[in-house]
Formats: sequence, structure tokens, C-alpha cells
Amino acid sequence: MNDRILGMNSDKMTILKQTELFQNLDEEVLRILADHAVEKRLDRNEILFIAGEEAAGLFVIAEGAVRAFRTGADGREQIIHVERAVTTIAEVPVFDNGNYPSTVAAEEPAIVYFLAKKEVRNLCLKYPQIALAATELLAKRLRKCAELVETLSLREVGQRLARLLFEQGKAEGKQSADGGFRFKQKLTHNQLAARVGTVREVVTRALFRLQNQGLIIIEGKVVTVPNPALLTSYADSG
Amino acid sequence: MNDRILGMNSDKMTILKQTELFQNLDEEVLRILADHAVEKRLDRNEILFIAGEEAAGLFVIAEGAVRAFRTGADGREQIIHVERAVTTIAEVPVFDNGNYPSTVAAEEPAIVYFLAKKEVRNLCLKYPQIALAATELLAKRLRKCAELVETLSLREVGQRLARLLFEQGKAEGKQSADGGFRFKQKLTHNQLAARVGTVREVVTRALFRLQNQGLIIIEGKVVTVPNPALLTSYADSG
DNA sequence: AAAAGGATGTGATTCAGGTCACGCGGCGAA
DNA sequence: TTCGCCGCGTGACCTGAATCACATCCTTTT
Repeated sequence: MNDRILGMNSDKMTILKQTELFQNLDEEVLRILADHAVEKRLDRNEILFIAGEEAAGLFVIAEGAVRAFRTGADGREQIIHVERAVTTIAEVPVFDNGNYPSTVAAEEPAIVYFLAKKEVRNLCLKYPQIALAATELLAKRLRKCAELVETLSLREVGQRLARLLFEQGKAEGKQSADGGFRFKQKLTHNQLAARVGTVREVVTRALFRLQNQGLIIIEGKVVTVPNPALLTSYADSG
Repeated sequence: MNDRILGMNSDKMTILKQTELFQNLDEEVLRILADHAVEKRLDRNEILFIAGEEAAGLFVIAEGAVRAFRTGADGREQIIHVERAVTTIAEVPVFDNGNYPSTVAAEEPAIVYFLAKKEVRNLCLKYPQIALAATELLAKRLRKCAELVETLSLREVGQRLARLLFEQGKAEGKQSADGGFRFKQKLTHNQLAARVGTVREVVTRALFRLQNQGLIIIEGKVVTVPNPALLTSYADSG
């Protein structure tokens, strides 16, 4: 039993260690942190917390992926960002002492560890590197968020979609010999819509338009971007 | 001369001291910081830096106000946030080492102090309270930004406008006896449009609709919100 | 006080994108 | 294998918003 607990916690420790926030902590501290981490498993689409709820702490995504989103009056979701293992989520309320800023649900089945706000703050006071890491993390998030604002406000759906596909390609895609991307699309049109800020039908149509313009090729679930540069330039202007 | 410089710098020091980021620093450090701060005056609408430019450091807004925005292909501006004296701006690139995430221009004539990235980072390493303050600042910004994303994506213009007016009222407005707000609108329809993510004409019309629904009363530049609760509830749902 | 330049109201028009309503095909559960 | 749920494709339609084009109006400048 003791053995099992130790085993579990060293698992947790190795997870925590992979986190941008806690990577610099030494063994001892990690162990303490791991001892306080409460594990929770999430089914796909299970909700972890809801925007506006009082925030007790943050979560480490140990396995799987989650999405942070806001829900409109009509039930439509706008995804703010998606995070996959291993990262933290819900740092914002830990540092600004507010409620959860968005709803978070499992995009894929996930395992998360809960860490109380107080723990994390204490750590920050004691180990400034964490605070530093946090600033970097938050700054990156903020940058992305500002970009999202721009595209939502200033670009049209086709362009937003183009950008998303480009990013997916760059991240997951292999370069074809000629410099093109090719990757398997794991998202449904509905999911794409939620990221791009629209609805399913519009995505379907926009994808066809992109194809007709020769910017992408879709065969089943496989997306090919023959000329990534063209795709971005489309995303950025007209 | 020496005297004058000292005078100027103690001015700067008192400004820096009012900043969320540097408020906890002691005299000595503030003095060093002030010595390195380069002052710059901005006319209304003068541009301080442009999105995508390499970022050399952050700015302290000593006087006036600036807006951070993104420009669309057609030249339309989407304001991300507005900051007025005394605060810092452009912290993001200091902490994540990227370029400036948005363009910043003077909303009102302004005086700013430039602080090199390196300075600020060194301070963070030496005085963890700054890093802590930075996390709080960034977290707040991020929260606001996420809210902006939500309204842009999920609410319509009338609602966004309603929310903006409500916030203005809450911030600048006096409570009438009956609990209503009343304040002088300092923004033109164009400026409102840039914040709310639309164009002038649409703002004009949306304002009339809000009036017809009895949510606000506009007399010249004076806006009255008879029932703030009604206004928010409109902003949040239907 | 005249001129110039914003700021504002308003109609007409166009259009992207959201809504509805189906049909169809695939895939997993029973 | 069959049933039923999703995910996808599509046409018809509706509507919020952007665009264009003017006509005031109000300040600010000269």
C-alpha cells in the first residue's frame, strides 16, 4: 500500500516535472506538490469547471486534452484555447484571485491533477523561478488571445479557417518533398467551427471554397496544403 | 543642471511607484530604474510601436492614455485594450521574448517612459515581488481578453455596446438617487466602433435601438442608464 | 464670421454568415 | 444485422452588419 502510494506519487512527480510551470523544482518540492495533487479522470466532453465558478486552484493535464471555451446564449461554444498533456490550465484565477474565466471540458478523455491555489502561490513566493515561468506562460497565452481577437473581429471565416489549417499543418504535418504539408484532420466540422467562431455548415462550405481556390486538398480525413505560403497569405489578407 | 536631473528623476520615481508592477520596489532600485527610463511624448494618435516589430522593452504610461489595437486588411482597427496613466504596457514581449503583439498609439496626448527588456527581467530575478505582480497583471489582462473574445464571437453589436456602456457607467458614472448611472461620453461613435468591433454607422443605429428599448437615454454627450441591471441583462442574453 | 473638417443621422443596397430542413453514409451498440 | 446516432453535404432562406452616398450639425481654426 505504502509502496503503491509512493509509486503513484512518483508518477505524478514525473508529470509535474514536464510542466512549464514546475519544471525547475527539485525533487523534494515536487514530492510535496505531488502529495497534494488530487487526481481526477474525465470522460470526453466531461466538464471540469464552469466559467464564473469560484476558483479553488489550477489543474495539471496529465493525460489527454481539454478545451477552454465560453458559451453563448444560444449554446454555441467559442473555444479560447486547447491544451493537451502535459500542461497546466486555469492559472489565471490563481494569480488574479478571480473566478474561473472560462469553462473547461475534456476534448479527449483526460486525467488531471488539481492543485490548490494556495499551494501554488506559496510556491511562487518561495521559488521565484515559478513566478517567472508563470509570467512567460501567461504572456504567451495573452499573445495568442490577442491574435484570436484580431481574427474574430477583422478576418472572415475562410481566412480564419485557413490560418487554423496552416497551424495544424505546421504542427502535425509532414513536409512533402516540395515543401507542402499533409496531415490527418482529427477534428469534425463542428469542432473546427467552435475554434474558428462559426457553425458547422459554414465550415463545410468554407472548406470547399478553399479547395476550389487550390489552397488545400481534402481526401477523406487527409488534408494536403500544397503551398503553405499561399495559404497564410490568403489568411492574412484577401 | 544636476539638480534638474535629480528633479526629473524623482518625478519619474514617483510615477514608477504608482505602477502595479513596480510599486513594491524601494527607493534605491526605483532610482536606478528611473535613471534608465527614457521619456517620450506622444501626440494624439501618434504611434508608439507597431504589431510585429521587434520589442525592445516595455513602456510606463506616465500621463495620458494609449490604445493597443490590431489593424485589419481594410484598415479597420480592433482595440484590444486601453490603458491610461499610470500603468505599464507591452509587458507581454518582455516576458515571452516575442515581438510586440499589437500596435499601440496615443488615445490622448501622452508621456511614456521606456524601459529596456533586460532591465525589467533583471529586476524580476532580483525582486520576486515584481514577477508576482506581473503574473497578476497578466492574468487580469488575459481574463479581459478572453471576455473580449466571447463578446466578439458570441454576442451581437447591440449587446457588446450595452456592455461597454455599462462598464463606462460603472467606472466613471455617478449613481443617481434611484441607482442609475449618468456620465459624459468622451468617445466618438468611431471610437466606440473600434472597441466594440464594428463600424460607425452600426454604432449610431445600435445606440438608437438601445434608446428605443429604454435601456439608455442620450442627451448630447450625456448618457443616462436608468436601470443598470436591465442593461447588463440585455448585454448577457437577449 | 466664414471656412474647413469632424462627427453624426439616415436611406438604400449588398453580402457574409447563421438558421432550417433534409438526405445520405458510416460506424458503433445492441 | 439492424438500428440509431453522428458527421457531412446542400439548398432555401433570413438577417445582422458592412458599404455607399448624402445631408446636416458642431467645433475649431483662421
